[in-house]
Amino acid sequence: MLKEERHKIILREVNLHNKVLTNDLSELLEVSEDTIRRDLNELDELEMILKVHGGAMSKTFHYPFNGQNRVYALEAKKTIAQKAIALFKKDMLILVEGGTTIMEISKQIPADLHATVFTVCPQVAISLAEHENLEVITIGGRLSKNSNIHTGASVINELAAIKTDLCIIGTNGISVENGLTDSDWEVVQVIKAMIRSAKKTAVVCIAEKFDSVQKIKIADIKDVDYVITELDPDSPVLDVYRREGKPGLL
Amino acid sequence: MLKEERHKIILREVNLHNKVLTNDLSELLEVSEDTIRRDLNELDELEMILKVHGGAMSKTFHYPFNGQNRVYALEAKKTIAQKAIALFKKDMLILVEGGTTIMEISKQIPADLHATVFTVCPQVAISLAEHENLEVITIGGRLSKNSNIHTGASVINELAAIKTDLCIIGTNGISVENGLTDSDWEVVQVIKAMIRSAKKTAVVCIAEKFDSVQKIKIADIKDVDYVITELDPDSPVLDVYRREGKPGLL
DNA sequence: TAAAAATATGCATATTCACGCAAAATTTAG
DNA sequence: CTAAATTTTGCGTGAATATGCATATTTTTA
Repeated sequence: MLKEERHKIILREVNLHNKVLTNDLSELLEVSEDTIRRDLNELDELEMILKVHGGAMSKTFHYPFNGQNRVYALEAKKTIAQKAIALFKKDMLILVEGGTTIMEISKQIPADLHATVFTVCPQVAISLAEHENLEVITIGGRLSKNSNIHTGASVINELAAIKTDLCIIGTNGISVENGLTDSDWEVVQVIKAMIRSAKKTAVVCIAEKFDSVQKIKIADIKDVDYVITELDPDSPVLDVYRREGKPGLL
Repeated sequence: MLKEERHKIILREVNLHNKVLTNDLSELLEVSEDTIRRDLNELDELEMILKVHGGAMSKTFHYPFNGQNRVYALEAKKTIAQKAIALFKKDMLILVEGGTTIMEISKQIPADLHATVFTVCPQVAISLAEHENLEVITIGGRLSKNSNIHTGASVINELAAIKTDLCIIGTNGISVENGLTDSDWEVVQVIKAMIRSAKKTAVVCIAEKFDSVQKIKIADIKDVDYVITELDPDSPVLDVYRREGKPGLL
């Protein structure tokens, strides 16, 4: 059998079953596993498959969302992500919401961090799934089309049943007087439940949002443990929050 | 024998068998392997064939899918999607799994269809969320990195609590003798629970998968109500399934 | 953290290939 | 028709490629 014939068959198997084992291919094609491995390496270099330990996977199903959508204030969000990730410790139970800042966090989590991450957002779940060492658990429910997070009573119920070490949330409005606010009632219910189910809560938020107020209240500033922005923690802009005393400013 | 004659015969052989070995051609045409190699080199430079180590292959046959992010057998899957969507009625409760065929279905659902769709796959959830008139509900759980669907006991529990009108599943292996099969135990458990929680079940599957068998059994052919392929329902290929009596062939 | 599985690497072996050259076949010119 | 010119072919040699095995290393799993 020609090498290219094997390649063709391997490609067919990969695309048919989304994943193939070196062992199975070796039996199917009646060549040694070494040969299969060499084949997989070649196809991987041609970017036709995704080689993984033990075999190979189809590229198509693994990276469905490559569309590079521009993210507003991406640099600021990257800075915030780094600070948030500094809070992550090995084997922690972490609960995260949705939104572009949380997406940035989930991308930047170090590959070697071993932890369990719960999320209410399908996009975040997919992004987290790229990390081999993370156990990813989706809190399912009705998918809100505006916010792209799962909402509804089932989410509240599920959240009530777990206790995580750290919860990372975003917010639409933040101010010293009115605390964290949002405009979507369903989303607010979910975030409140998230805060209840975590020992510590961090809110991530670009400084631009300071002093904006939305219609529905999520929590007071003193109810959260960390406020994470792209600013230097000593920045005078944060003085008013510092006076609130409670939250760690990062 | 003239060189041009050989070339014609070689081209015929290549197109007939999709591949030729230098050795075989040498015997067939009663010339030395060197001569055959020279012939193959010439035909390769004319881009009539693709020369490879040991012989040559047909150009068209070689790599059917060059675009890296293209879905394998996309046209077939589009056809399948159309047939599956024909089963959808207004205000139905529909339960769908994951995979590229299901993704294709979720893209092609008509914008004006008003229905509720449950899914165990975050990618599918996001795709479904594009449709204004669909209520999208994610069945959350531990996200399996291989299959990109939620698995584990919580998924089984949640599925046990719902009763949908129609369930659409994919399968890795399908054959008359062994029914539907897959290689991932967790995935199989989820699919079995999906079938239990639906009044009717449809399995979508490109014909190429026929007669492939994986290690773990999902269900018998008679346990599903519809088998949807890209083939004409009257195709003789489907005769063996027709004899099973039960499933509607679409 | 230790055992097991998968992988990478070097090496031996067997084909397959390219190149030069001379013989054979074919074409061309007279 | 014949001889020279040209092309094609076959063979020997060494290089390149493909494959399997042994062993060391890495990764996974329990």
